[in-house]
Amino acid sequence: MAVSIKDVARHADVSTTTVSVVLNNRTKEGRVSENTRQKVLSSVKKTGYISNLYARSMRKGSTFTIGVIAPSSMSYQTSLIVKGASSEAVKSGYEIIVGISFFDSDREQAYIKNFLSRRVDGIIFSGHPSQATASILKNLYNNKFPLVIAGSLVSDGIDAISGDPEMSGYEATNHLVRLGHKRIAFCIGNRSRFAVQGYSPAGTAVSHVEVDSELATDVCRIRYHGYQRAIENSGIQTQELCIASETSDYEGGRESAATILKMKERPDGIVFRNDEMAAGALNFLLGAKIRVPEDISLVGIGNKPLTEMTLVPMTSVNYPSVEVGIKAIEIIMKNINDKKTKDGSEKINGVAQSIRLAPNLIIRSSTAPRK
Amino acid sequence: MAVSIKDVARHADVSTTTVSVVLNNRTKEGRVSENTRQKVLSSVKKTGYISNLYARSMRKGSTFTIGVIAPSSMSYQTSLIVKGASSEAVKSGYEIIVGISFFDSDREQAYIKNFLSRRVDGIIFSGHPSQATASILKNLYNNKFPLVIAGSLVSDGIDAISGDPEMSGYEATNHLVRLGHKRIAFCIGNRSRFAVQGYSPAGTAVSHVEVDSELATDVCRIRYHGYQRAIENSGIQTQELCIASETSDYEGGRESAATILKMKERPDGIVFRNDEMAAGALNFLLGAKIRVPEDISLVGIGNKPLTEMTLVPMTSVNYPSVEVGIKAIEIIMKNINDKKTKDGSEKINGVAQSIRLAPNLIIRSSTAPRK
DNA sequence: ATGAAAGCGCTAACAC
DNA sequence: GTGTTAGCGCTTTCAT
Repeated sequence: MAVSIKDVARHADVSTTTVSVVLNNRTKEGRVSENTRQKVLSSVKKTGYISNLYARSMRKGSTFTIGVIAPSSMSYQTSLIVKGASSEAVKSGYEIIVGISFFDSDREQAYIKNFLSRRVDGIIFSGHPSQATASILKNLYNNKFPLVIAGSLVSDGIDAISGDPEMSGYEATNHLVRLGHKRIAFCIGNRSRFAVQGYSPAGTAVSHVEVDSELATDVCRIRYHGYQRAIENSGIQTQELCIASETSDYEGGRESAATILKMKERPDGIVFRNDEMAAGALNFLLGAKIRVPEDISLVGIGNKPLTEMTLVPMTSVNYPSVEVGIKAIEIIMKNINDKKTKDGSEKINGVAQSIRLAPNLIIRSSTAPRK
Repeated sequence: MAVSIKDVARHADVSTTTVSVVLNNRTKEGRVSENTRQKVLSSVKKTGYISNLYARSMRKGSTFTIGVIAPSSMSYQTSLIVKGASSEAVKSGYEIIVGISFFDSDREQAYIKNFLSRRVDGIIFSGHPSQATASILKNLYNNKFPLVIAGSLVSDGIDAISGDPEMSGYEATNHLVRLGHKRIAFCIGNRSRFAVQGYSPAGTAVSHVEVDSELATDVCRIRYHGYQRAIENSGIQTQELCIASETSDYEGGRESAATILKMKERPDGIVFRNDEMAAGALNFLLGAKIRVPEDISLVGIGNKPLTEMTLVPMTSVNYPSVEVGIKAIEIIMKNINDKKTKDGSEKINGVAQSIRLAPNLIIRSSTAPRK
């Protein structure tokens, strides 16, 4: 067993009370002489005592721990959110514990239980909770448990913080508009999920994709709304150009580029649902002797590291993940403090807030003014 | 305050002991009638009771938690190690908590203390500890605290688990040898750290790099040893070809490729210290109208996602990160169990073990037989 | 200025 | 079968 406060007390020949008082710097309140203080401190050093956080927690009613549930440890975005959350939490003396759910509903719920069993002071749920998980979260939230959903748009009455996908789509598209491009396409990726009304067979372009209300919360769909708004505002283009593909990854990007090359009126600017697709399209176009950005400008969304490692470094819209993590902790902290102050007797805020952080465009070499 | 075992006991009109026994499934030992069992279980449901892990820990002397200290949440390798560790730990009913040190020595030590304060049952230190941190770790280890260093080679008397960088270099090089290449170079990256004896001015190749014993533990240097061994075994090449560059990233790869293009006798195969460099070189070569793999074959090390997203998908040596994470937990678990059994009275193993997991080559399109 | 004692939530030894 | 009690390491009245 590790050395306890008792051992220190014995070693310093004082009571455990005195040790506790010294260690919690409550010396001022007319307690503990400088002499005993030093004696205790030296004993702490000598014995190598490290306080037991959880024994303390049991008295204090707080573990100074925030639980983060994330779908995947490998996602760039998740990493940054955790990074932001961790660094922000440390400032208030809190620590983060992370559970990876691997997109599994059961694991999500297991972690919620696990975290509650660990008496975390709050939970950040990163990503999209499953239906079942969402209802559990909702319940927690209604019971005033400090909770925030980060990086998802389907927060349904729970405090949420995320990037603004509408603005991402808008910024990316508007960048091309300002560069003077006249025909701008949006590669929306995965056909089966997105091309609902304006369904398109493999490898063809659809001119207009109806918004399916059921999927209206989907991030990518909202990015597409941003594209639509930018196109409308520009007045340069009467028709939207939405390219679907089998997948939403590197291969889907290649497929989309192939589709575009077959078009009679070829776009001079393309916005992609994500960076992987943009990279795939870039490589396909280069392989087909199309110059980027001279012939076609490309914009990705996500600003992942790979945007700097493509043959032509890619312009991309940055998702403010670190800031999302920071903001998530801020919200949690506010809730924790409100709970302490108001004793949970009063509804903190009446209604759940959903904050969306603005993205910012990172201009690299895959975009240029229209010739 | 959350609902406690007392509340459940009151609700079910039994003692806390009975509740505890039911909850820990110790019903068999002739205790608790099926009737009360059901009564308790139903009360647990009704009250929404979730046990307090740490109150239990205080009695059991175990928190069922392993602390992982990692330098960066964003590294691909780190993510995979955490993933492996997490999934393996769950099998034994343990949970992972992760601290990110951001390569800062103070943070490393703060997390060690924090984890000890949280009474974790073991610590996995991922990456290279700083000098100061290493001595603290050593101290912990000597005191029989379950500890393992993952992914680093400078373990200095502490149990360690990592990939085998010598084999990585060997496998990458030998792949080119088997393909019939006759002149194989190794791009070692950062000049200032590696080209010690055979120092090379910017943009020039050095024929032979002496091993600086001080840096002999460096991962990259050891990869280079693997290269050397493969070259020696092959008998095809009398001279090693080591290319240094300013940096070890994408740009360094471009610089290395430029160096190679200036050489009189151009290599027909190149091994890179990492994937980023390989990607940079690939793009530089393609830009200079050199064909890959027809003119030159390239091999990366790391098998990062970007290897699949380059214009020519890259052959690369896979680092078994997930397995490292799994193995790390296995070692920790063994130590924990040994400690319980032998009561810490006996030195577990006498000497620290350092396990190196074999990498495996992933063949893509950047390598081909010599023409 | 210091200590004794109670209690946070839980489990285990020991009654009954 | 079930309950009483002590104690894990800590903080906090309340005495002294």
